[in-house]
Amino acid sequence: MATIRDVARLAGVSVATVSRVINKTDFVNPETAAQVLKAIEQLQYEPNAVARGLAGKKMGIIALILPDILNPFFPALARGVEDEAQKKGLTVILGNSDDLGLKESTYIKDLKKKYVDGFIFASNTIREEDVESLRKEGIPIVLLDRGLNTASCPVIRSNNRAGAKLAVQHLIERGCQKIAHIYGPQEFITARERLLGYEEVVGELEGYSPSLMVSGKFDIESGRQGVEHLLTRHPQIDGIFAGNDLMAIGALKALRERGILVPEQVKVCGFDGISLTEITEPELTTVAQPIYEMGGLAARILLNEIEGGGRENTIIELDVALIPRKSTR
Amino acid sequence: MATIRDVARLAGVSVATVSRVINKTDFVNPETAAQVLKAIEQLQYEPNAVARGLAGKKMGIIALILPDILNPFFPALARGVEDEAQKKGLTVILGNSDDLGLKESTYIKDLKKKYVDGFIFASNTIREEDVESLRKEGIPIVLLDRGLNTASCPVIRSNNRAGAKLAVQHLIERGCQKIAHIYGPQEFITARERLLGYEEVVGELEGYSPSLMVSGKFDIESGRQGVEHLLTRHPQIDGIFAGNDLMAIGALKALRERGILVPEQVKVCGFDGISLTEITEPELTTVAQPIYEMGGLAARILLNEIEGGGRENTIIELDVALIPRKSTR
DNA sequence: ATCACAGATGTAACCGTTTACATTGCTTTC
DNA sequence: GAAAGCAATGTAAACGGTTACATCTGTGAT
Repeated sequence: MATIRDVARLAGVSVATVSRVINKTDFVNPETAAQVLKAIEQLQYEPNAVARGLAGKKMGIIALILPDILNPFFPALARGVEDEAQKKGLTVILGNSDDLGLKESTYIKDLKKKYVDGFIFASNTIREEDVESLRKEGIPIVLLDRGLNTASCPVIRSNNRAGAKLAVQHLIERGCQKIAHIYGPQEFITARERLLGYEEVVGELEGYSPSLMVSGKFDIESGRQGVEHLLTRHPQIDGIFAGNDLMAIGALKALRERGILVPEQVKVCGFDGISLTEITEPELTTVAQPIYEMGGLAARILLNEIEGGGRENTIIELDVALIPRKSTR
Repeated sequence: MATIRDVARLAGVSVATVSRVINKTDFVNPETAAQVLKAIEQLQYEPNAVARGLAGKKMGIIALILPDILNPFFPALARGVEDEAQKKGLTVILGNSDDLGLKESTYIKDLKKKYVDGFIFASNTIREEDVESLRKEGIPIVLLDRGLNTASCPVIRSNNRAGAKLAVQHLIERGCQKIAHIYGPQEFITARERLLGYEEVVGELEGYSPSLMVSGKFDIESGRQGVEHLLTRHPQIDGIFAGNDLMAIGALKALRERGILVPEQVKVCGFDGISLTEITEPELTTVAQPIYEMGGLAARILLNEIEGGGRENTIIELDVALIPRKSTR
């Protein structure tokens, strides 16, 4: 591989001039520039990213840390991030944190050493101190679905509350009168907000009881268990709003096992809009987040910060959309 | 951040000695080493990975290039790779190639500049020349599911042929007599092998006709279309072996739409063992590949090559396992 | 006493960029 | 006609490690 010095030699200029031509960082006589360009072409020269990284403390890499790529929510997010990064010539490092603060801290420590340009965290466990320390060192970071209103960095999330209300209202419109909710872990702000949205709408219904809410863990199995608990307490429920699609799928399974027809006897609505909802039987009504777009947006905001742009610390709340399908027909 | 020179100064030794202590690359007097360690501790020193990378041409990063993380096959693979890499202190760059040779070449070009330690390609489109050029430059590479018997590098795949035979035999055991096959794109060796396995078993059956094979594209929609074609030609089929799980899911959908009962009237078997097969209705019988383990294995082999180990160019064929579920009961 | 050699460490070049500062040659200004 | 200013480019010091080679000491062999 040719180096910048080879180019300089061939073009009969100094390395500084070559660097200037490459980066357009300073004025260079057009004729000289042409010479340099010719030499670059001739030698098939490509700047070495690591040397650049060392000099500039930026490797042209962004880190995407998410709980688990196996969770069907995250591939779309990752793809959104990657496509956007790719467009701008950056690459993406992927890390699975399993929602473990320790793993996240480890990633931060390791990746700082590698001069990654910035971080995107889809995480509920990230520590405020970690965020702070990154900020202090001038390393941009974007958070997804994170609580802190005291945001010291940009946060992107969906309008979970409004989405939950959409879901419940939809169930009501479809004739449900006794609507249960399987909520997710309350340390996740998404789960809390969805629960609040549910309560807000359903609280006014007659015959409503707090025991219509059962907890789940955002996975299939707990959705199934949630339904079992619910049915023993409230055999007469006719609508279930699950805190996410996975739990809704679990709910579907449990209902089927018990011979309860969906949507005839009980209607089910999920949340997230992952692609799995299209392959269940019946297909699942859900409140869709623009997952792919969220990833793209996160990347764009991060890149903007990397390029020295905004330091806005905005909280961006994206709209969600109800997708009616067979499970609530 | 402290540098190696800070450590050297504090410990009263030269940077070379510090480097030796850190890397255990040479003998150092235990007392001196202790001094150095103390200084490291005191300064909270951590070697800069980029500087290291520049000097050693290795950034401690491996690249995983796959067609599309949105395809439910790949998250498990990615997770397998990441977990293994993580264990050895490496990080993973993720790239989506969309099975486009051009994108792959671009990744190679970009990532070479970043001194990634090695590549894992889950790809059918990678060009032989690209493989060669990497090899020539001494950059290790591992291929998944790639054809070339002229392997100039390690290749990992499942025993697709044997798996297909398992599937068809299973259908026969369950009483199927007219077994169709929806095969995947024949440029994929996996698809070819599975087709061969199918033919091998089914060719001996009486009433077998080549028109029982229809092509698909390894996605849900083409599985559905495949079934539609099949049913017009052969209304009496009672078993379908799909070339992968996604097409099997499409098949399930199409059958349901037509009111054909699975498994009562037609039994369906997929291939891959992705987690989606557990949430369909009925749950899908499939030939499972050890996807997560394949990822882990690929990473391990790659790391071994990176550390200067084998240059074995083995083709490793992993066993698959039939998982009988409701769709063939 | 001398030589060879091994143990322990230091020196400085190198990896391939970026960039602050210096230099050079002209033009402009009073 | 000297001072000032600007355009264009060069020089060399970073960035933070690794490592080939040099150096110095002490030891056993001859």
